[in-house]
Amino acid sequence: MPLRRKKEVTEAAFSRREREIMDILYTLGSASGQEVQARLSGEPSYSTVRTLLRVLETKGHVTHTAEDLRYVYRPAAPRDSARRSALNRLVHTFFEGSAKQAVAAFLDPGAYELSRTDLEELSEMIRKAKEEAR
Amino acid sequence: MPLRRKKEVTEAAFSRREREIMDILYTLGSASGQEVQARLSGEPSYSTVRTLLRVLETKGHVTHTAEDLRYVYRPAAPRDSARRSALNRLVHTFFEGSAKQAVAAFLDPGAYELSRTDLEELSEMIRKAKEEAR
DNA sequence: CCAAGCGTGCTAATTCTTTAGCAGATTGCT
DNA sequence: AGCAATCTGCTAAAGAATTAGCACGCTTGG
Repeated sequence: MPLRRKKEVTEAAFSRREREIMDILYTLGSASGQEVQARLSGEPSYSTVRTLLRVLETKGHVTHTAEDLRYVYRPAAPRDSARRSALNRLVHTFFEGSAKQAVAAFLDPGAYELSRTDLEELSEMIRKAKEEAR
Repeated sequence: MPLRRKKEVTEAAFSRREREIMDILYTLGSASGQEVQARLSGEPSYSTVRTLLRVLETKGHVTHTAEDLRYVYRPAAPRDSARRSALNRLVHTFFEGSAKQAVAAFLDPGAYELSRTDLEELSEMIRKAKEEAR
């Protein structure tokens, strides 16, 4: 019988609002209900926002700690790993799985504001990467 | 009166399934209903898939052409621009808006398989970018 | 000390998503 | 010609997401 996977342990299939909230939390690192509310599109009531946060917490995607008399929420998965999987998805969807092409998109003049200094630093990183790859 | 924007022209707020389909279309470039069905998670019926595609088309996110007696679907927005906004979102959410940091994540040894040749090419691109930035 | 302000959980209604059945049209065989 | 396969649009029901009301508790300033 073939491996059947119904639900991954890290089930990363957020609904619209859920994704919106997770993005906010990853952007800010942590946030109170109010902060989340302020950044959500539309103008959901505070009650709505807290329901969403509670649901996300129940599903294990978010944790909270009590600070200054209120809850402060954080993503349960560390930034690094969320980042990693976001990059993977992007590379797969838009760059035929090629990290090189993805990097090239960043370097494309006019696309992003990479200063001279930034470029120097990146050169340096590449030099190091070459050594690693030796 | 302040500018009110309810719906962007390119309203990018896909539902779960919608996003899944858009990703498939961007990955493949174009696809028939069957191809989409084959790649969707779960095992939605063909009927289901076609409903989704039709809805996406109605909303203007997808177009179709008739080829070989069946419809072939494509994203309405060109790859480039979808790519661009995906990159922007990523950079904003996970890299504090810094393209440099994003590129650095790709160069991080062990993260992606960048061959020696890839790295050479990237060096070259950076060199060119530096000239542009002169 | 007590009312206002703010935060919490619970609950339920509405709305959007997702699902698939069904009927008609077209093609390609036999 | 007639049948099977495969496409399409239409339709509707089941399920999930989103929304917000409400009640209760803790702090705090008058």
